[in-house]
Amino acid sequence: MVTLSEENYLKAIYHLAKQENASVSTNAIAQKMRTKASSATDMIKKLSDKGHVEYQKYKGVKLTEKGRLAAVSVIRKHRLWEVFLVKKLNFSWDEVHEVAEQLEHIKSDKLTQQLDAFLEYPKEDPHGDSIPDADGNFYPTKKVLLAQINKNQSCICVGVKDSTTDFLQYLDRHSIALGTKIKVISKESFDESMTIKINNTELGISKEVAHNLFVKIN
Amino acid sequence: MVTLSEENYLKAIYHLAKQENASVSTNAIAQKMRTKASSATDMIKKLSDKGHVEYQKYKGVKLTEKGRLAAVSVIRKHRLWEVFLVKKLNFSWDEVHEVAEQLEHIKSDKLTQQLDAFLEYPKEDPHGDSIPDADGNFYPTKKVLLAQINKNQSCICVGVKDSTTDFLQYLDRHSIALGTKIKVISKESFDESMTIKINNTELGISKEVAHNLFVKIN
DNA sequence: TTTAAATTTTAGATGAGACTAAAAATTTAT
DNA sequence: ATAAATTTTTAGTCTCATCTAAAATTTAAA
Repeated sequence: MVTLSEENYLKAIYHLAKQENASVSTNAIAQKMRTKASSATDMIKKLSDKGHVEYQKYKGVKLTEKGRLAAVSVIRKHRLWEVFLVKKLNFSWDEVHEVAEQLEHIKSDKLTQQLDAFLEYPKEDPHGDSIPDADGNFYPTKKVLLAQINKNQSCICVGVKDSTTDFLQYLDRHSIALGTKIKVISKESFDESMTIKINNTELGISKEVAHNLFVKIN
Repeated sequence: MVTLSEENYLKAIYHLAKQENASVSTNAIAQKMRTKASSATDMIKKLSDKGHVEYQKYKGVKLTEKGRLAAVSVIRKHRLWEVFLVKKLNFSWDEVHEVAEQLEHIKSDKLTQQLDAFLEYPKEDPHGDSIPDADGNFYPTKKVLLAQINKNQSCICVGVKDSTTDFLQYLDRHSIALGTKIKVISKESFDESMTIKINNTELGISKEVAHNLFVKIN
């Protein structure tokens, strides 16, 4: 049996490992969990004892297949619940996370399976992230950086990479929000800037903006 | 903030108090929580410190209004989730309890409110128990003992009072299950026995059976 | 390459929530 | 009304997940 806290650590390790594709450091885990390195070490030992991670002192951890499956199961539930909250209970995108953080820990295979069916087997969550299947397989996500969208292609804003206050205020001033439809009008190759159209208004954006906005095609 | 364990104790106290309508003993709480009296005493002190119960040593506890509202809020969520599981996710009546025990602790007013609306403001759960409103008010339930049903009236089996193995096997042998439609054909006043009809089969049942089966009218 | 800085681990403590064993209070029965 | 039985509380321990402070190890810098 895996405890609530263990599930949260596994999820954190999974997300950190994906970015760096290597072993995850104690400090990185502690930071993500908003706890202290000593606490992370304690938990790492527990996870190691239970066979969820491979651990070598001072060398960080790597998820085992067992640990990966446990983490992915939590992520699957989190994303399914997000779809439920948005599609069925009229939550907006920025309201779902906190509640889904609670719901993701409910233990019932039947519940997850039936929820999936009820939602008609969604492939991605409201943020454009792929929902893994019951066996832990991911389908490729359609979520990309705005910078990767081609000229004349349209897309929908599904999130930001780094959510600094300054950037969020910039988006606000230019009426860019989750769900906003964006069409790429032109791209400058020399500085990677773009001209985009939002609600029939054209807007020039810098490379920095284009690399900090997640969008999904279609 | 009220912890998960505190919520479970408050719920237990609420249910015990309803039956006895008096102060609830430490032992009764311990039994219901499947724990030891000493553990119950510990928790009673915490609940008392937080103003959820009035407590006098050796005299048991009584819920305060604050405690009652906390308990009823959990019960409301439990029953709404049971409706969701049965109506939307095709759970059967005997499968819902365990999952609802987990879901009832999710903290989000918006979630509860939206779930209620999504389910079209149900008045009772699949076991025929009344669902309290957001302010903690109960509407009278339609759930009664089979013994109280009049001749020629029909009802639906929604639960058992004491679920001893012997009794459950008796029900099984006579094809009485949750959801079974029962019509009262005749009642004997001298021994309170009854003749009932189930699936076009008549069956004579004793006073004991009639007083151990919960049904709901209509 | 040796020292300074940063990271990681250990040691010892704390607060929940549970337990056992024993003491204290209340009930019941004689 | 008092002894016996039951209930309830206290005292001390345990595990889980966290903390602080200090020691150990690794990494970076001079």
